[in-house]
Amino acid sequence: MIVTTTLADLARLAGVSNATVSLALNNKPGVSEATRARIVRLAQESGYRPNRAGRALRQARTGAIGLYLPSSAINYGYYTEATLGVATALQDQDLSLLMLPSSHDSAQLGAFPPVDGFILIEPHSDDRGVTGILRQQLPVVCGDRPPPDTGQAWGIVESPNRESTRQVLDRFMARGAKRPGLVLLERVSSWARELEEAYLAWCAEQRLRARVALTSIHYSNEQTLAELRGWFHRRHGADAVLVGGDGIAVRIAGILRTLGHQVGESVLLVSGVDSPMMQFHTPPITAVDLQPRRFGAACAELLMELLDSPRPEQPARRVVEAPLVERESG
Amino acid sequence: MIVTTTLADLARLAGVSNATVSLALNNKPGVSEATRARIVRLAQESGYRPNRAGRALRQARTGAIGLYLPSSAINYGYYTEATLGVATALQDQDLSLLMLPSSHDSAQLGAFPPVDGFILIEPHSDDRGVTGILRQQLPVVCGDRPPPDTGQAWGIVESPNRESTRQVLDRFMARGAKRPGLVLLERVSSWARELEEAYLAWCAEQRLRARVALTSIHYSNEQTLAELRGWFHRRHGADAVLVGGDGIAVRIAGILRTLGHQVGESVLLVSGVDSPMMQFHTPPITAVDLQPRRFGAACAELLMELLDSPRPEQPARRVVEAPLVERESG
DNA sequence: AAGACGGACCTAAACGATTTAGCTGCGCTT
DNA sequence: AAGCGCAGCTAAATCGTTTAGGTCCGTCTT
Repeated sequence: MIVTTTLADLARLAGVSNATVSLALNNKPGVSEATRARIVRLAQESGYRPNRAGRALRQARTGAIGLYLPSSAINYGYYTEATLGVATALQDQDLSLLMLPSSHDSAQLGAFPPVDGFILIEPHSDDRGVTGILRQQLPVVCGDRPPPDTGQAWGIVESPNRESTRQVLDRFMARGAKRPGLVLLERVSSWARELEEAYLAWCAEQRLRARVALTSIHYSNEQTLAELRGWFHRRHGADAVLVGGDGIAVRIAGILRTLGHQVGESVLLVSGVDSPMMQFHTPPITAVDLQPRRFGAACAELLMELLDSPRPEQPARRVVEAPLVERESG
Repeated sequence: MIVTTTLADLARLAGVSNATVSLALNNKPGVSEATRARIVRLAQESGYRPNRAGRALRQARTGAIGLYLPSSAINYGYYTEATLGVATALQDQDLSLLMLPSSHDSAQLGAFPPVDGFILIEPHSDDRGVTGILRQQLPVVCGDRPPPDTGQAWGIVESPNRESTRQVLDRFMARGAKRPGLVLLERVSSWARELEEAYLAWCAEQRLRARVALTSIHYSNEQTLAELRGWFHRRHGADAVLVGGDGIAVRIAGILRTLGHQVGESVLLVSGVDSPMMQFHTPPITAVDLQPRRFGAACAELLMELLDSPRPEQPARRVVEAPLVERESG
């Protein structure tokens, strides 16, 4: 049998009314400092924790935040990390994290469990769940910009994707590469689109020919290779590649190998997403560390701020740094 | 402004009392079939969804399940998948999933948010959060057996690790390997320990010399190589390797390559955990598909059954199949 | 000295669902 | 005709918290 102290218990112990206890513990005015201190001490001693259902019922809030991830887990461990970052940050305010299974099924959209706000990590433009959530009149924070044609978010947490991209490309050039290419897995996330835009802009500035390939996580190696036809020709092929996603980086490395290339020497390779894998690949792969835990925590913190205030005119913005982790591959 | 239908609204619409509506919607006796049907229809039309706080308050339940993951995300995408499996299954019963940030910090243990039960995926024997949760008097389902020395779980969902291991080893033998080895990343999960036990038993049966190496996700390639000293010697080295974790499989493949081996020919390689990575590695890596989504769903389903019944004498057990996905590497 | 004021505290009414005890009316038995 | 049982329903209590609207009492103002 689990015994829990209720607010009424505390009130009895302290010899005051429920109301006073509530005011005292929530740091609201109307209680003398002496009484407040006494109540707070009693609360700590008895291990009082407010009943979330009671509070939720009264406040017409659920005390929960919904987290929505893209259905295709392209970045592997990234989402686990981001999720734990969100969970940790929310815990500090006694909010709970509700995982929303991504559903392209519009029938389910209305069936989202009730929450006080949403966090969308990497919202994809082709995801109906994303538009469904943005349509609701609830606070939403997007980790990575929301697709342009959908509703507006209340807040946006971003990585400096354009800067990271330029940094990679400049590094390629510094290491002697003349013909850098970009390989993408999708064009439905703002992340991927920003990589591409920054890449194209950089190529234009440098008066270099741009080569962008779109492959897919579902392609076989043969299909991917067909997509990259001619890219790795010794004379005029690409001599450096920036790839989106850690899965695809390892794959491209394998393909390069079978073509007789030396990754890190005859062709430079950088992954747009870091992961433990990058570190231990042979050779280790240079990658952009998106810091998923901090990123997730930043989303949660921004949302918690927005929960207590009216919807801002313009989405609130935060940036989480994404340092380039330099390794041998490029 | 969000309008929600309450139970009282339905009662007014149907011209009956709150009690009748509640009884009708929860399929409890005491309501005529005609009335029940009428109420159910009204509920559907008005999109009624019970207020979780109200229900939780009255029933002394929270309506939430806590999910605890190991702090080291060894298996990468595995946990994201498992988490989504859990979330989907819970949603069907209108339960919500609460992510518990793993905390070795014992101070935080008492501060777990209140839930009706826990799911521990891959409980590690060195994780204090795990023991903290098992000590509580709440239903707990472990995905993968709990460590032997901690408290008992109410339910256990397993993969047939021993069988999978034997299947891999038999396959090695059928493909001509004579000196199979096992590489582990840790010995704190039952999964890893069962792989090792099954491997040792198999070697004893076959009168083969056992070689087990313990490496770490934090080791550099040099350290890992030191751990495997002599393993890949041409004449008496291992000619087949079963590795735990997808990260480590790719890494071993890289090491083998630098040693001049042909993965899938001079040395066979199988990963104990499948992932998209395995499919697209060059060469594609044979792997055990632990079916994380189904596994997570099974955990949730088992827990939901246990929630409504008293604690069983012996932990309830479920097994989720783990087919071997045969590819070129071994 | 009357009145205004404000600080500290309390009462009571919500919030929405579930549950229990009890009521009504009908049909049946004796 | 009285009694019983039962189906079908209702009223009211309950869960724990917050908050609007009080009361009381001491102090300050004019």
